[in-house]
Amino acid sequence: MPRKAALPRDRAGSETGLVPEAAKGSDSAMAQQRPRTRIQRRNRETILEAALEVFSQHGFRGATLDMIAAQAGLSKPNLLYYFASKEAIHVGLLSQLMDSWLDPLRALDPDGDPTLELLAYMRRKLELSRDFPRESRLFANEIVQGAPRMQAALATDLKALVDEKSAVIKAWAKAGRIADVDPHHLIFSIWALTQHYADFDVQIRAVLGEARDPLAEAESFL
Amino acid sequence: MPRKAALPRDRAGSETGLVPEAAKGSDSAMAQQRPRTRIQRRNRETILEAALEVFSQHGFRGATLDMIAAQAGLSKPNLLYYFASKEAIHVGLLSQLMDSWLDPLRALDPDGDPTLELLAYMRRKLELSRDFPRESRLFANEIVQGAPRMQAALATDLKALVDEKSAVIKAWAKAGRIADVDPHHLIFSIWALTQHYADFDVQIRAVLGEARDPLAEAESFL
DNA sequence: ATTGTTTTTGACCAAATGGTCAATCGGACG
DNA sequence: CGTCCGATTGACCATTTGGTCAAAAACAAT
Repeated sequence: MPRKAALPRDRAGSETGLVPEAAKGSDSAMAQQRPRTRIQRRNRETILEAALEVFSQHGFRGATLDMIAAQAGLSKPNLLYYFASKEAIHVGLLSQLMDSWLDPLRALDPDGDPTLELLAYMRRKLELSRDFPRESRLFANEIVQGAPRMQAALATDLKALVDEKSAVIKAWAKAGRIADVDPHHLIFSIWALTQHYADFDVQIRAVLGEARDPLAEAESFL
Repeated sequence: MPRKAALPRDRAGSETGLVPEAAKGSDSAMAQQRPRTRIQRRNRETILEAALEVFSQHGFRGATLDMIAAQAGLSKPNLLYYFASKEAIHVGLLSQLMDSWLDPLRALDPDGDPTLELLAYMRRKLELSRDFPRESRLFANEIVQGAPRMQAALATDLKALVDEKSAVIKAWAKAGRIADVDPHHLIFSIWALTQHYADFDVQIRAVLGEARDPLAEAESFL
């Protein structure tokens, strides 16, 4: 299967702060802190890519190590040589992706033109849904089930970023440069709208029928 | 736990057409076609209610028969006396709920005032999210994972209804009574917006913080 | 080649899980 | 009271699944 370009990941070494209480370098029996070898980097990458495919399709519980191993072209014990457990793979994925997932919002420029900035944000978000539906579904799966492995990150990193940008939007509104809507709910609306096209893809396609291309149509509205 | 009133379910006997090839009355070893006894109705009800709780929280694969049995206060073999399999319970739930889930859209009145009708539809849909978040998450779980047990119903029942109501909206637009937007995408937007508050509840609460009530705020916008 | 380290894997294991079944229970009715 | 049939369950079973381990390959460095 042809695969779209991957998200820019793992900006410099350490994973994002998704996992609360350290134990960072403690993946499996792997060398504690020594810098990862070429092979290690390649295989961890392969595993995470395979895991993304499988987890996003079946959810955490629905995915099995055997599926991931098959998808990765590695043996099951070999997976567990690189990651301490199934959960470690999942958390690894989530951590790695979190950052890129927030980039579009991060890029919202307080000094830009309000309307254009918001439109650009929507466009970027919709692009993510188009180019990285698996990532979107991975998060959707996790959150619909109560985010058992992400709650901490949501209440800290995500909340902080959203609060920050909400302040920006509120300032725009106060200055009369955009309509006076609740900034948080505005952001939620954008999330809902854009992610819906990735997360509920089957439903949308079922309703629209084979011939139409949902994402393309959605983009034409921006 | 206090539980909100249940959705009006199972309007007259036979399940909705969710399962394609018949075998309708063939649940477990239960009497083939004989009308259900009082006990049977009560226990099937209990089981479906318990299953809703468990499936909506853990997804199909994440839920176990033991969990459902515990939640229902019945023994595992007893569950399987009323339903042929775990999957049968799940399909039963989906079938039973499908109808009520589409009611808000069904109620869109071609002869009403366009703007008011659409607003009322949004309000009804948001009410469902508020009062029946478990049902919403049950569907979300199923659809995010590709709707393996629902595809047929989506492409027939759901598509038919949406197409019908889309025609109504298109007619309104053509008559210049509302803005000329794509009816299908308008409906998708309403779904996305309203369901987001139920399906991504944890995320929204995490961002908003403890003090705020997401659904109440959302409703205030309508 | 020799030695030491990193990778890889076949063979297992224990727990979880969907499902079966023979046996028992319970209540309605003659 | 006894019978019959629907309802209930303890004991089991086969499979799946996350995870372990000791041994074998690969690979590097000398």
